[in-house]
Amino acid sequence: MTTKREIQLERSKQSKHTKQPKQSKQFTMCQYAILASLAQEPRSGYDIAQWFAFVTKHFWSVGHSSIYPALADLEQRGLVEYTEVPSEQGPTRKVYHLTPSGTEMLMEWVELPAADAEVRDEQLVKALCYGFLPPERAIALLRMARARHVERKAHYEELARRREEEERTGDPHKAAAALGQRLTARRGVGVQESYIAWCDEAIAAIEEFHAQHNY
Amino acid sequence: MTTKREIQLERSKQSKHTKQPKQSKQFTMCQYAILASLAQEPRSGYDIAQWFAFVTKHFWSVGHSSIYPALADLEQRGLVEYTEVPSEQGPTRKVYHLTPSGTEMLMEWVELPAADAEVRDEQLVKALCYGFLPPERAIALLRMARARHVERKAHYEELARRREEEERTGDPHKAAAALGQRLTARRGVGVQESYIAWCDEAIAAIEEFHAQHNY
DNA sequence: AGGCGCATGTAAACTGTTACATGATTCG
DNA sequence: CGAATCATGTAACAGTTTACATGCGCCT
Repeated sequence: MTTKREIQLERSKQSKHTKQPKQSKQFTMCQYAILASLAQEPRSGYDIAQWFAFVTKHFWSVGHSSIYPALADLEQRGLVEYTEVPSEQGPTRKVYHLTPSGTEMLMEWVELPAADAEVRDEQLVKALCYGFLPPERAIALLRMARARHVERKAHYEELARRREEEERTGDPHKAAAALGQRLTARRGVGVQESYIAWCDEAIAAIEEFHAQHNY
Repeated sequence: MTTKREIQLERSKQSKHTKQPKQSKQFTMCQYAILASLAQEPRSGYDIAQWFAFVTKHFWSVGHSSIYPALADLEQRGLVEYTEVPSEQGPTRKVYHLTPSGTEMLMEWVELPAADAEVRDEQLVKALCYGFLPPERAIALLRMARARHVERKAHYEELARRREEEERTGDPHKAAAALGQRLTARRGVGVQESYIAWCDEAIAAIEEFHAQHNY
């Protein structure tokens, strides 16, 4: 009876009408990430998985079981193609590369403003409760976290150094790809540095808090 | 025929045998986050959703449709209880608070070392391709991103300031809760600061790159 | 002989989002 | 009168992870 309800009913009818022309689904973020990976250089599904795990883990990572179906879909839509290359170990590799329309689609997407980053950081959920923990326990946990981030910082610094070298090769495509990768590696360094600084700040804050509350 | 296969078959048999005693599922991260939220102060499902959206968005966030079933499950297991409080607007609020066993379970979990943070940052996937974009386009995109992070930095600074004040109240529980929240707000500030610094670095790197490649 | 890294894929299970569903009160 | 906020919940859907499945070659 209410107008609100009528609007909702109207909407549902419309959506049913417009359902049919919508056959081909949109691309997933995962697929754009794969295109971006292939824009750097041709790679197999296995290579992409390794690259996600070792190079882009601080901002993007999916397992191989998401990559293989995504590649198959991109291939069907003509955005990537592959050449079979025999491997010394294991089955023949399918080395994928971007097609012109794949490059076009990727660059169109790259020019769009990015959505907000999504973060799930268990450490900070726990940090919410560090005020309730005996200070030495909380500090011990923060020191462990700090050590992990120091290690990772070194990893991204190493990556950034390598890409910077690659930028000075003659090939303009390789240089442009290396620039992009260097930027993300530098972000990795920054993320780890700011986390290390936070651990130090948190340790100091907890010490100060307990010094003041039971002097 | 292979021994490997036999091991796998063995394993699958074992898992079938041990399946039955496993009746009650483990808690999800989401549920621990809700417990951590309630450790700060009693809240309704709606409150928790608001709090996730405005206070913990930089490290944890789920929609209300995940929160209500999670709360119902926690209640059934005796980790939280609620009291119905009439609201001026809308249905009666169910204000949840931790039970002693809920507090215990939370603190046990908090003392465990945290898993790695999971991040999905579209911006950095796009940054991988910024070497292929005309420099002024890439720089324009980075400037937009920078502006967003400047805004957010101010938001977390404001939150940190408020919690710091709360730490100086007489109530020791409130003060301890405020400490935890201040730590996470400070992390928010650090995250935004390092992102702003990265945007500046990236803009400079792109300018330099193009100056050198077509001088 | 067995474990590990390479290499590809599929299926079930889990987790979370979007949309659906309802309804009171306040404000313009 | 409609939009927005408060307030609770469910159902369908999407995306990912874990486990399943297979098999070669190298190393110990």
